[in-house]
Order: sequence, then structure tokens, then C-alpha cells
Amino acid sequence: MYLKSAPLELAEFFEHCRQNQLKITPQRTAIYYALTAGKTHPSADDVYQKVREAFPTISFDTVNRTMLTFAEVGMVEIIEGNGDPRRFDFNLSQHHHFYCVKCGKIEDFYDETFDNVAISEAMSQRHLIIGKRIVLKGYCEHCRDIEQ
Amino acid sequence: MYLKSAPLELAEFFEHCRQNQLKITPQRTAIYYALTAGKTHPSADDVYQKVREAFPTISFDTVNRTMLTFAEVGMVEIIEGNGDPRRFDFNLSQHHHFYCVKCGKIEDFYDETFDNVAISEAMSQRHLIIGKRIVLKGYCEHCRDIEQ
DNA sequence: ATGTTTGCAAATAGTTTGCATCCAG
DNA sequence: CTGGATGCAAACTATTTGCAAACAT
Repeated sequence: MYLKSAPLELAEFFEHCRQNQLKITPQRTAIYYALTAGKTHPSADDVYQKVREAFPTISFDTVNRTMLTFAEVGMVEIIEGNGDPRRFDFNLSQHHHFYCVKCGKIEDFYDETFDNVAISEAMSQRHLIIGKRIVLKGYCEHCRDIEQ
Repeated sequence: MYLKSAPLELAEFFEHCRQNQLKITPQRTAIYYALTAGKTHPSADDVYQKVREAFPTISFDTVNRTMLTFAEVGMVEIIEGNGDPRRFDFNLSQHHHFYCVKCGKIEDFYDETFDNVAISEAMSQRHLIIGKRIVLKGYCEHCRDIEQ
């Protein structure tokens, strides 16, 4: 089915903070609000601009660091690749990527089953699709062992 | 089936350059070689380090610009997101992304068919997979029209 | 010959770090 | 009170731009 995004309720946010020994500060609460009200895949600066509407004295720095903290405790996700140096792919055949969240390694893999799944009409009619790829995230065979 | 990456032959590389009005310079040729011989998902700096083995006087700058040029004419692909500012996702439910290569917009979508396709044993046994996502690339409904 | 490409240097953008002050618990 | 959080400034990394000299065609 079509499920809409389900942002955390304020109470859940507080709970999350407590569970992770994060102090509930006015800044963090304002950032939480900005996330529920702002654009969907914001950069740190997007969040900063939005938060300032409610909290004009907050520093960019606090926003940026708070977002990293939120990501660490699983309250937001960092979209894979973004923020890392640009990387190029010389393999032009249809393939998929496994991305290691620890060491940043990218591994190609091939999967015909995925290749054969059609994109929904809704998407392919609205946008002009030029590529389709599975991105797996995880710990690679090396990092899974040294992971605490 | 399992298809290995098929790098361009030197002749194809020259042909590609001619077709795109790119002059065949020693630097570009050396970069092409470095791509076939070097690591699989290199950053501009990775390529630079590799090229210098054969062409010690090349500048980082030329490598970086050449990679962008190669990407423009479709000889390499820029891995989506990498090189762009970090972006966060507040939507923690299982979903997928459409990424507009023109304006950088990311749109969520949901697709149970994709969700239900299992990851191959080969991948799931080797790595510790924590996320699976389809990434569609293309021109969004807005950019598809103003696209030249 | 001439328009593209290269190499250098400077500028810009995004992110990270160090540290003194402040405040939630 | 006290350790974590904040704000500021400086450092760092990656990328982009401008320009003169060099080169492929």
C-alpha cells in the first residue's frame, strides 16, 4: 500500500532523547519541529534556515552537529553518498551497489530479479527515468567483524 | 547471470572522444588507462593518484575536470548523491528514492513489489545488510520539460 | 592558425575541530 | 553542581573558477 511518512510525535522525540542520554534542549526541540515542518530531504543548511524561523539565534553549527547526533541515534538517516567526496563509476552495465556505512566501500553486484521488476506507472509516467538501481546499505564483510 | 564490468577498449575510448569533439590528449588517455586499471569506484583523488604512476606531472585539476567531462559525455557515471552536500531523511519507514539529476530533488516513493524481492544469498551472507532501497535517476516532472 | 585543454593559483562551499561559556538534569 | 550542549572562530577538505601558456587538430 501507499504509506505516508510518519514523523515522530513530540512525545516520541522526547522519549528517544532520554533513551539515548541526549539532553532535551530548546535548540534540539526546535530542530525536531523544523524537521517535521520543513522540506523532506534537507541539507544541514535547509534545516538551519527553517529552524531560524522559530529560533533566530541558533547557530548553523548546532544544527549541523545536532543532525549528526540525530543520525547516530537513528532519529534521521543520512542519505547514502551525500556529503562524501564525489565518486565515479566506470562500469556502465546495469548493476547495483552495496555501500558500507563504516568504510565507505562500494561494491557492484548483479541481480536479474531486481532488473526485471518494472517501475510503477505512477513513477515512470510522471518523471523521465534514466536509471534504476538497488542500493544496499550495511557493513561489509570486513567491517562487520571489527564493528562494535 | 553474473556479468563482469566491461571497460571500454582503447579504440572505443578514442572513438568516444571523437564523437564528442574531445581532443585526444596524453592526459586524457592516461586517465582512461587509470580508470581501467584502478579501483572500481574512485574519487577524483583516487584517479589522480593512479594516473600519476604513469604521468607524474599531471595536475589534480586536470584529472578532476576530465572526470567531469567524461561524465558529461557518458563515459563514466557520477554516483548519485556523492559530491553533493549531505542530506538527511526524516522518513524512517521503508521507502525508495527518485533523484533528479538536474535539480537534485529527491522524492520518496513506495513500492511493495520491490520491497518483497529478496536479496540474493550471495550478498546477504557475505555482508551485514541493514537497508535496501531502489534509487531511480532521471529528470523530474519539472525538469523534463525545461531540459534541452 | 585557432579553439580547446592544461596547470596553477585563488576563491568558494561544506564540514569539522577546539575551546570557553552555558544550561539541563 | 557537573557533564553534556552551544556558539564562535579557525582549520580543513573538496570543488570550482579565472587566466595565461601549451597543444591537438
